[in-house]
Amino acid sequence: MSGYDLALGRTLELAVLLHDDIARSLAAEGLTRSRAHLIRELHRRGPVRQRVLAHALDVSARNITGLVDALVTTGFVTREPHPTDRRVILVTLTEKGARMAEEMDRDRRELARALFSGMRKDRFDAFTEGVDAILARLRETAPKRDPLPVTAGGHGE
Amino acid sequence: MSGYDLALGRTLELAVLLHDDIARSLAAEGLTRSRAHLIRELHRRGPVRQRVLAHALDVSARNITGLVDALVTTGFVTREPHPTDRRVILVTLTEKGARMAEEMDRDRRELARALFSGMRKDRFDAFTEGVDAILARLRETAPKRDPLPVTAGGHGE
DNA sequence: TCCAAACATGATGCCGGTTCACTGTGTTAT
DNA sequence: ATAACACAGTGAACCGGCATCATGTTTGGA
Repeated sequence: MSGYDLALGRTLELAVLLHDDIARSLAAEGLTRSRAHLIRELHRRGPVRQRVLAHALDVSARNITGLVDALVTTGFVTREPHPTDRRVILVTLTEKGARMAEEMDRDRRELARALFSGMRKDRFDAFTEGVDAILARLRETAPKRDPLPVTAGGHGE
Repeated sequence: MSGYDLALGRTLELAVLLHDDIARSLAAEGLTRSRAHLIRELHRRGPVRQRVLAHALDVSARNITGLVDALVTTGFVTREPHPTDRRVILVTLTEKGARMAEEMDRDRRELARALFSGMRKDRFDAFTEGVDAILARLRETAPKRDPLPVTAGGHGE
């Protein structure tokens, strides 16, 4: 019984620590979780319209405007006109934005090494299995998000 | 190499999911992470002065005033005068606050069961070992907090 | 011509956090 | 005793982030 509680306690602690650690290192670059998420999404999908981002981040369109505003003023992103549809603005990663996206990837890989390297293989495997199992259970409770009926978007994806 | 990355990805996902899940269920009760933390601290320590809370939550004294304000208006907490030192106010859990603290404990235990029950013991053990190992590594990077030179506090602890 | 999509803007609200100045209260040393 | 210092907490003013709704503008298309 109490073993579970203890394990959950540690797991939550881990969750909070990781979460805060990420938030901290993002803040050091002038980013936040939302903004970083936006950058990552952009990096994977290429230039897209804001509506797509709104859906991907699961927030209101208004909020995307705000996030993009912030990223524009900090130079991570630009708003480019859509080649044919003049209503549409394609949010596009700048050089700096792309570099940042890659740096975030690198940081992640570094962190991965820092956390896991030197761990015995059997323990590592068991750990990842455990994580997966818990993720699965957690997702059963978590809310679902219906897919965007992809209109005629920016290219990418 | 890439195995680490994948594992970290899952772990981060777990961290975020857990974090957000907690935030959500707290919000449902009119709480936030900070306020819940304050309640937990109060539940463990008994009535204490705000300064102690400021230290425990690692925020400014002023901020504690704000958190306590909020918890007072929502009825989780009261401010009681210190019996002898009239400068001091002892923040005290109300009945409702105490119930909430215990409910949070219960919820935790429930969550623990939901996540871990049914997991094979060897995997469970390996998982917790993995969590501990990662926590240890993570803490090496994390900032430290010097202990409060316990003055003449509220009772408890 | 007129509707609807895509986005912008303004007004609000909440959260969490800060600094600075100030009051009221103990403590201590002269 | 009293003057000087230390401590607890508050009020005011602020910053920044995330999120909302309502409303406005431009533009593509039926």
